[in-house]
Amino acid sequence: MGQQDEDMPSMRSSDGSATRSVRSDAKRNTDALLEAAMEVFATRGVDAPVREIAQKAGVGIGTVYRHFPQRADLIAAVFRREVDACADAAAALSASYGPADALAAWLLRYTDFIAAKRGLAPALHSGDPAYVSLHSYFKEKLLPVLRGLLDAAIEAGEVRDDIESMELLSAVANLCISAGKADGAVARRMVSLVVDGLRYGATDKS
Amino acid sequence: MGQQDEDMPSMRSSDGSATRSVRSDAKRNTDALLEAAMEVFATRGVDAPVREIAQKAGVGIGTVYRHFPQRADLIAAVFRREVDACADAAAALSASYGPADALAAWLLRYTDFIAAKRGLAPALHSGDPAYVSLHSYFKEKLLPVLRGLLDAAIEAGEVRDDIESMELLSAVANLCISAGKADGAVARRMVSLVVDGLRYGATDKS
DNA sequence: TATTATACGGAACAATGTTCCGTTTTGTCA
DNA sequence: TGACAAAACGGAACATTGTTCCGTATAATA
Repeated sequence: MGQQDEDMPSMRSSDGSATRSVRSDAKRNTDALLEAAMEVFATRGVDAPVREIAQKAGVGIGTVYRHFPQRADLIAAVFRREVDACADAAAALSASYGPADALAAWLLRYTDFIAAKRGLAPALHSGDPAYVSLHSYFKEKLLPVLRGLLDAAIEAGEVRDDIESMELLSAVANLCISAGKADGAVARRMVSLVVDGLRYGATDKS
Repeated sequence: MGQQDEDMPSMRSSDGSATRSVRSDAKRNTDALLEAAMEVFATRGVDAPVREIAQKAGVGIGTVYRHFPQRADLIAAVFRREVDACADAAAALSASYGPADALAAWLLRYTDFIAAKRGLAPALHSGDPAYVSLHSYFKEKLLPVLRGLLDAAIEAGEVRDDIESMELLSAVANLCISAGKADGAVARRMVSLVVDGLRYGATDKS
């Protein structure tokens, strides 16, 4: 679903048949849609009606569904970059802090990301089949990152070793659901509580 | 919203005007609805369509809305007893365990309740205005209970003192969202993590 | 039994996701 | 450049679901 072969006119696909380039209006519209969706999601949350996004982008509903077969695909496209950025943040944190602190810092970074998107967290774990693709993307990108941080902290004996990274990733996302008020301060506080819980286990047995 | 004056024919309201008793068919239908809703919620979650519940109860949609003006009122009615039972459980736990352990045990009891109801937790904190009454009921019943347990544990110096009980109540409910699989074992594990986080704070400063 | 407040049922309305298809636009090639 | 076909467009139309409305049926009372 990611980056298709943009622009270059007249390409040839691997089997030799002629392939037309992406039409200019198509590119223009997808861009407008992503822009509009980003704004709308930021203000009204990810549950905003598709029609509203289409209107803001100056585009028909049919066009939305041509580019994003399901609501969730649009959401995924909008957040893909931010997910990537969140994943990338781990490296810098690992370099600057000790294992457990890096883990804690990254979880808060992740928290801020999720908390800022009204409705994202509920959607992620709604179990709704429409959101599986979005969930997959999060998992695929962020799980390895968290696993790396967690393993390092465990290895260093700074946190307990009986928690699955997938469970932790889900749990933190879930904790962010109540965000929105107080700029996510509540979410941060709760996530910190969980992190301390991880540490508690370590002090208990190391 | 609670227990209306059931059965007794021909009562008189406080201002002296004659009042007819609750009609037998009305009572029969509300009972059938509650029964049907309980089953449907258990199998398909609280997001099940109202029509399905109405049909299962052998009743028209209009009748559902006559007795429960909003979806959430029906949900609230179905879960009221269980909420009450959960609240009542605190006393016994306080008598049997030390403050922190009682707190931990009650939170797990609460976890089991929420986790067993597919979709309840998301609904509780969706912010959806339709669910405010349900949320109010939970808050009204369970918040004082949790506050009592938490304060006792804080007083005993067994847990940290910088967490609001309301936040904790919400957080635990949110953590249960991912339940359903593995009979809520994941939810219990995550809640335990939070409880340990509470303890960590105490060991940190006491 | 007659009367009337109460309750019933379901058609109808509104909001929203999604599909379908006739029309328009764009890129290519003679 | 001009014609043609593939691709994209727009929005009407359909499906689902919460909620309202109101004409009809029923139970309680006199």
